[in-house]
Amino acid sequence: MSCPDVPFYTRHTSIVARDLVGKKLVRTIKKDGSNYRLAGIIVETEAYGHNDDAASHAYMGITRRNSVMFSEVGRAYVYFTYGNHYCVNVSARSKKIEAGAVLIRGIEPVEGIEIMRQFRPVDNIFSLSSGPGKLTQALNINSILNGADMTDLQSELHIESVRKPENIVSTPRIGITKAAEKSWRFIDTSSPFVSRKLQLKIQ
DNA sequence: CGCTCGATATTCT
DNA sequence: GAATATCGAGCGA
Repeated sequence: MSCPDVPFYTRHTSIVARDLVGKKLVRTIKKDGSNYRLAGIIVETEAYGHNDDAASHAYMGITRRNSVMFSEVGRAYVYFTYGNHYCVNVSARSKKIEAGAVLIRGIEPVEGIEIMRQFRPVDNIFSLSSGPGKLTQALNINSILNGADMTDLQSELHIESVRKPENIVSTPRIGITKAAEKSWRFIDTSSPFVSRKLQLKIQ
């Protein structure tokens, strides 16, 4: 097993976002004295940029919240939003850009599903991790993990390479008003574990 | 099914 | 004060 490395994340975030679809998001966790692996295949992502992207948290420059977007690439950027939910990103950027990240919007649960259900008790498996706020709850991701190294197999939160991407299309991003014309959302059309029922708009 | 709306922390104006 | 990279309950068709 291997992890996407620093060069993988040292590219334009729209490229990284596309290539993260099909990889595995892994959360290792200690619970009741035992170690567990919670994991899912990434099926939906969004790219965020820097000065070029008015919808990005990094658009206005560095702040305490977004500092991970300006740090080493391949790190977890976890933030709290709407007073209710966490969202998890991976920092990434091409060489001439100073900041960026890829938001993970949906995963298909494959390991530790029963533990996920303890963190997020829902009957419908399609609602367990099909959304940015849902998957952070199911994997018990919070601001403690902000800055975690996603390129390290030993990290509590990391990404593993498992298969080649397939059936990926791009669409406009969800829930933003600025820079809405950018098609920087990437989804695996063969997966039913995608939030908001596809909103395809294939061009 | 689809739409509206409340919850409610953090950041920015 | 207003806006926000969200979610789920409640309502009507």
